[in-house]
Amino acid sequence: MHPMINGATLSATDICLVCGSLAKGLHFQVNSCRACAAFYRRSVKSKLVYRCQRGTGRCDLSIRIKGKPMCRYCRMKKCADIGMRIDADMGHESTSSPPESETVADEVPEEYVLKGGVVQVEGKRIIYDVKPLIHLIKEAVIKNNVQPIKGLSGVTLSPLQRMVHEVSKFIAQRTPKACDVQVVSEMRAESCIHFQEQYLLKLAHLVTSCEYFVRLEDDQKFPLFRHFWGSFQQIERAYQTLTAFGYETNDFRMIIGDKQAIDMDNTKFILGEADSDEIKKLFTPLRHRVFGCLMNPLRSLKPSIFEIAYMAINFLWTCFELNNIKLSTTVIAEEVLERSANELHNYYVYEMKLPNYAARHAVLMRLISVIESIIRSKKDVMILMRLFNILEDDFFDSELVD
Amino acid sequence: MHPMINGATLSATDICLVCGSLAKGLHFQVNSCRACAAFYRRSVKSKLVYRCQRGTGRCDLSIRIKGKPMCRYCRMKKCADIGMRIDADMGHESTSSPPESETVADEVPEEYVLKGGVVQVEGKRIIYDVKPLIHLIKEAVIKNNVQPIKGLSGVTLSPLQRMVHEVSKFIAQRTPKACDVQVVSEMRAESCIHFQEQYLLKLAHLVTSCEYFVRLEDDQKFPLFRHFWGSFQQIERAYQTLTAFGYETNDFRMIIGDKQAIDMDNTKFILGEADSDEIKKLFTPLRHRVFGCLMNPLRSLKPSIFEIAYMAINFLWTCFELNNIKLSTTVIAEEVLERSANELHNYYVYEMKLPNYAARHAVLMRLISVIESIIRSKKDVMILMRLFNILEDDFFDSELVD
DNA sequence: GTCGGTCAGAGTTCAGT
DNA sequence: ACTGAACTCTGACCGAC
Ligand SMILES: [Zn+2]
Ligand SMILES: [Zn+2]
Ligand SMILES: [Zn+2]
Ligand SMILES: [Zn+2]
Repeated sequence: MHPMINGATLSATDICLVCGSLAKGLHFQVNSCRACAAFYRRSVKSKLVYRCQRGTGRCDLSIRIKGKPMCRYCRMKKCADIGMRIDADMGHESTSSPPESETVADEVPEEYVLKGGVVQVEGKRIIYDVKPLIHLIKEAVIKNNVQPIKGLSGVTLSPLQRMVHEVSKFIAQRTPKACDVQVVSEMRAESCIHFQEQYLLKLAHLVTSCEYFVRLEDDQKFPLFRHFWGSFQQIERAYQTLTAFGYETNDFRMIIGDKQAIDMDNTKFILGEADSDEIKKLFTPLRHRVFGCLMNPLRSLKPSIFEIAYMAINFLWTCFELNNIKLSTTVIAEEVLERSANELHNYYVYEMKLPNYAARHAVLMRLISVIESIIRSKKDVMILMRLFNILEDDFFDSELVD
Repeated sequence: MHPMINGATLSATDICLVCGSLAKGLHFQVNSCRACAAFYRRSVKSKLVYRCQRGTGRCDLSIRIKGKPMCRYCRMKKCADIGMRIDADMGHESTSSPPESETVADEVPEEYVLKGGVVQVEGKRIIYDVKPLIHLIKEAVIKNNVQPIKGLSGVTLSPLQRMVHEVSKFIAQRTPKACDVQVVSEMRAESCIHFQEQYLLKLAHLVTSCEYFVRLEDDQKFPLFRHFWGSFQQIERAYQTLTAFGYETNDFRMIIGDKQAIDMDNTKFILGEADSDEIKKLFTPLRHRVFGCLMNPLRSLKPSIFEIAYMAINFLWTCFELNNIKLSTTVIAEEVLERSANELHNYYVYEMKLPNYAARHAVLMRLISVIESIIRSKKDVMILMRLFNILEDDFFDSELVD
């Protein structure tokens, strides 16, 4: 089981399988640097147990910040994973699983069936009738999909706890395995739209699993959802992309479905006569904002699922600037936001052991603001496109966008 | 030259090259005691800048009066001089010359004199040449108006401390006494524009009183200021209005100058032929957002000057989405924002005794986002006005807006 | 060549002022 | 809010085998 990198020149014996730095021979039967070996030895000897500060259990150990040591939990886990054994006769296999909340996979409909939803590429325009989808969403959004948590019947989750649970499920369900993801060279409009349909319907399922959302008056639900989905998708896609391709990469790849990724530099969009390059050009400034103001900050923030869920709560409930929102709704929204912020406080202080979380919280709130601004711009670009008759994408030019 | 302490000969490796006390090996590649090493580490990590109390920069660090700490400037300078380097690649520090304790008490000019700035109302349009103003601002913005704080020489204020100081001054200077304020029934374009000219120039003075802003490259200053002024004015006016009219009221009054207020429902704008009502109508949705999403939340928040200053810091330094901003600027911006958030933490925890401040902080950040969105809309409405030829206000249609 | 022991020198914490 | 003593943690080095 000797991994080979590039076969010849860079011998596998040269890099530390834990941290990626220069290794010097075998340590505890594994290629590793002396530092990692020493770390492993100390940890085992003193029976030290670590906890991942980020709570994800998948820190990237190859990123080293000057003064800071690498995440101990993840380093130890890596040591164990690659087969370091301090004592050959120790029979114990597969010692520790990360102290994460295991993602329970309750039943969520696997694929929604859409009656309409035929995509036609006609001339420069994509003709797609969104009405059936909108109808479906409007119906889906007023359902009640609240499910009790196993082993916790009788207990009502707080809005944020519930969101953490649902977002974990949502993300786990569609987390691509890094090796599975293929960077495609062509992307057809049909695939995009089909992906999007399913995405929106599953998002509707997500929000209707949240008690506070379900309790709203029915006519308030669709406007909230309309405001919610774009922002949520932006952060969720970004999170998945960084998870799949690692936090250290710095390119323009973006995961689209659960198995496909596009590379903004190389993927060609197949959209009938509409010029793929022309479209790309219109989106260039936006793309740079996405990478400069969203992906890069995310890369250094490395948000946990908890924080993603907190952002989701904010996207869903920051409805004060929307039209046709009733006072009763804003009162509930204020309550949800305040409770969630208080829980975030507890999360930071007690779980992340980060009593001075103001800076991190500020970055989070700033990201929320950036994402909402990106969504606005996305809409603007779409309008521009229609104006120039390059492309008509009814998705962004329908009741689905506020 | 062997230093003698208590008559015993000490090897050169035993004394701290900074303070002369007993050293304990190398620290940051220099013989020093742990205390000096810790001091150096803290200072570098927090990027603290000191000032010599005596102004000589030649304090004798070996003379210790118990209880009194040694001169921080000279201690830091010694650390640097003897070659302490926390990180090999940490190069330029430049602050090696003692900042002469100048007591530049150049007062804030009471009123700026503008050569141009003639307002003509010509038909429906307001003809106003902004160029002289822009020129003046561009000059003002690259000046250095940093003033030492009385009685606190030797310490450099943090960006937020400085901002608190400057914002307090700014607000106090133009706080209207509640009884003095008159709700005017007419508002002439000339008065508005004159008020605005003075306001912008004083704001330029404010930002150039902040060390971190002054340290920027000159070509970065105007773009930052351009992004800053609108948002700052929005929050400052709102704050003044609430202070003057009280937090209980719930009307549409808004303080304009330092003695005048307009009542959106009753004040008539005198703008030549341009229909006052027509203009008001265009602004109606915006006005409702200002009152619903800004004034009302502010009313319940009752922000302190410290929090207003924190918002100001955010407006000034959240420049990541701007064009033509250099990487070096964003690096500084990130540092300022992070430091300020950390200080806000301390303020909440130690001064306001509010350890669980997440909710309040979230409201603050959300207000920041609302204000930036209001400013964008303001610009949009102005563009709309020009489109319909109702009013041409070069203020919002010039280099002054990004 | 791999192991454990050792320790200088980093970072971190916290009581004292 | 700073200071500095006491603490933990890291990784380079060295001798043992
Ligand atoms: Zn390693
Ligand atoms: Zn980790
Ligand atoms: Zn010393
Ligand atoms: Zn001195």
